[in-house]
Amino acid sequence: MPELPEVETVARTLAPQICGRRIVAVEVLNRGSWQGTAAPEEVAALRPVIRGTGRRGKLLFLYLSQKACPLPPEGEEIPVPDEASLWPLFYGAQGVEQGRPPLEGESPDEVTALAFHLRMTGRLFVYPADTPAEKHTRIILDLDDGRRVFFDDARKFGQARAVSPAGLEQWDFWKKLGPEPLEMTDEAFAARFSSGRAVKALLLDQSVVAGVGNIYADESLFRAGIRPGTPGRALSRQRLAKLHRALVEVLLASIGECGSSIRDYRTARGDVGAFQNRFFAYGRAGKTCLVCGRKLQSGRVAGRATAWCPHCQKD
DNA sequence: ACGGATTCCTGATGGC
DNA sequence: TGCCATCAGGAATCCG
Repeated sequence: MPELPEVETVARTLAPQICGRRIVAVEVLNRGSWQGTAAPEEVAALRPVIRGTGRRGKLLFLYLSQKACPLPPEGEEIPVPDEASLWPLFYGAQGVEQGRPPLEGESPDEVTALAFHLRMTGRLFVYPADTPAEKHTRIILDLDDGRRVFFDDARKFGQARAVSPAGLEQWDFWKKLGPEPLEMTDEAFAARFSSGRAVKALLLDQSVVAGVGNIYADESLFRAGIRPGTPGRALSRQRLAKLHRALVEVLLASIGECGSSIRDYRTARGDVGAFQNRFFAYGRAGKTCLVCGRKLQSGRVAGRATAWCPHCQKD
């Protein structure tokens, strides 16, 4: 299921394929997959240029413009810098261009981006001209060179919407979205965990911190030595700082391996990620702890399947 | 107001 | 082999 590292990878692998191209048609094959107030026909009528791609939390953005912009060099990969302070990145035709492009436009109603939430099974691929829709294709963006961007989503939970400054103000999810884990200080992170809710429930809450899902919640808690059910406010500043550092470490390591492919997730080039081979906790309930050799415990925390080591992780 | 439970959806999986 | 029940999961919504 695409979380922060997977969405970042999709943004990075999508950009060289579509930057500089105009969207000339938007086909919505499943009504529920398109949200928001701006209609798909409205976007198509603008014939917008895709300036670049990026991410905020688990939201994937295609940044749009009315002005032409250059095409990327043929067949070149976008290098990814190591500095955590640069995230989230903006991937444009020339590679990594800036920290984060503005979503503001000339007017409040100007459509300045398409936002995709992939949820569990959403995928974005670029196909040659005339490729017909597949069984799970929900939205197709036709580009000016004939190629087609497919939004495939088996479970129909994913969604796309056209974003304008005025539209953003009416989008609850966007307004409540918490800060990026890669942009916060340890202190700012710790300050958001003063609730009595389970620390895992807080990690999964997008208004507390943006981009974490079940995989990176379990993995960061394991690496920080914290049991998932522990109330946030029972944890010391030091342990929360350790959790923040573990989270950043695991997110960056996963981005470095193009994310985790459990079942459906693929990059925008159709490749699987490799970080699923580095899991210590997620999906390993009942198996042997890779650190101490004891059996990993399983349970449900915050309504999610959860695995942890009763020896390596403490309340 | 807060937080836990339920709901949406469909493919994969396991038991009989 | 085939069928049915169960599970997975993010976030909106329902409910106590």
